[in-house]
Amino acid sequence: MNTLSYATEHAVTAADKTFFQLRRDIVEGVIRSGAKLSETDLAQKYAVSRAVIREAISRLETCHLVERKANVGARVVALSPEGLVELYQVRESLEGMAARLAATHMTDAEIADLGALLDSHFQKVKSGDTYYQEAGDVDFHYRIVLGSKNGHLISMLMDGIYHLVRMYRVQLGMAGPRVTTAFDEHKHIVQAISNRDAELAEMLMRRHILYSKNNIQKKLTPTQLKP
Amino acid sequence: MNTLSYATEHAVTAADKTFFQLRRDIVEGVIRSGAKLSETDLAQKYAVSRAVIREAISRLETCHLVERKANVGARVVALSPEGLVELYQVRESLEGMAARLAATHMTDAEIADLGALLDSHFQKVKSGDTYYQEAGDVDFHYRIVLGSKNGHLISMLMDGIYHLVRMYRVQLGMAGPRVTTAFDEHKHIVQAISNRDAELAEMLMRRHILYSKNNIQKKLTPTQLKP
DNA sequence: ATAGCATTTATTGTCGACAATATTGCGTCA
DNA sequence: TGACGCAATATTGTCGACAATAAATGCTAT
Repeated sequence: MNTLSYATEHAVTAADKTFFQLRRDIVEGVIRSGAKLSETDLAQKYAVSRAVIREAISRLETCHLVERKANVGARVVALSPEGLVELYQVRESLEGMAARLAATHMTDAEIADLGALLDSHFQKVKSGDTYYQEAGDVDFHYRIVLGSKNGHLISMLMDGIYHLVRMYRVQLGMAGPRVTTAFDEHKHIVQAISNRDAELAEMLMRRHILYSKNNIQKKLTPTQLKP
Repeated sequence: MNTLSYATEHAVTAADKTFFQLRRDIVEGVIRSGAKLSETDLAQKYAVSRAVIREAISRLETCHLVERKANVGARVVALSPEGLVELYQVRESLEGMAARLAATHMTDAEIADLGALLDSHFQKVKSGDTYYQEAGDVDFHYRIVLGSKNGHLISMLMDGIYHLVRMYRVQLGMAGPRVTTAFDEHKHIVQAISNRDAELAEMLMRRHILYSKNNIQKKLTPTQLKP
């Protein structure tokens, strides 16, 4: 499995498939940041009609991965240091709330599972498996967001924010020395949730994301962003 | 700017107009909560082709005002006590962050304007103008959200959450005795922003929204929700 | 009479063509 | 030579028709 498939991409219609394909290509940088999305071009390349391309682009707009202007067209969103900051501000806010809610809404079984996940993650980290560092982190956040049991929160993060976050990570070259400290932070968050301490869970999650932002931001020099 | 422009409904295309019209009709309850949105019916009623109806419905879906299932169709979102709670949880989270950011990002001029707005609001409240109670509240929150200078935050609230909030308010019969206390809360928030106290601004805003939720929730008995 | 299946009907998904708008390129004029 | 305006071109917006899928109806068999 080479893609981090957290969301099950169950494509039933052609527009679904095209949307998932386009989203992948944008996040992975196959379609460059800032590039124009010509409907006719894409229709040819993906061998579908313009209608399904328009549908797909429309959904990409919902994720904030592209921006569309009437009678002009759609462009892949531009990455910028300011954009990253704004993104992480929202993430801090929403995931903080998710942790707070998870502390009261997650079942004991779910919390136990989360603890087990963390243990397995710890094993992988010790063995130096860099892939699982990323995957483990994603899984962790995913579970807490789902644990909030709040549909709005879940869809905003899963369908929107996270893809943009991943786009920044991929296109700036991810992987960092923050793994072990991040793991400790995860552990403390789970502990707070396990203690049903909503207040603390939120605070720890917000700090965790703040640190994460600072870490990414450090490698973000304007020259690294290709226009 | 985006196709989903903030507040000002600048419709340039037919799909824009139809989208705004449909959104109004849904929020105001002209189209009942839970109702099915037949593409062919709407195309006839609004005198446009199915393509623009589909486009409009697609945008309504991003606002979370309708839910669509593949090969089945779209329905207006159902209102429920749980939905209201979830909605206000994300509102608390996002607007709290907005207040925090506004405290550092708003200009002195903007803060002064906000203070002036509050004064005028106070005059209207004293004279018992109930319409301005609602409008004033909306204005206040808009300004702070805009003051955050965070595009994601702004679009999430302005294009999404607020319309749903309004839908709940309208369809449950708005207006409450909370006006004067809410006004005091507004005043304290502005004071915190004026002092550039981001931490306090966030906390006060979160409490303000929490109180607001409790107030609405009190009149929300299951029988008031028409299925 | 009812459960299950086939057929019919209605609704959504997809397509290609045309209309409206923006962009580009050229020519003219100061 | 440069700037403005008009024509040519390309791209998006809109439309009606057809295809594919789901819902409704009726038929048959037990």
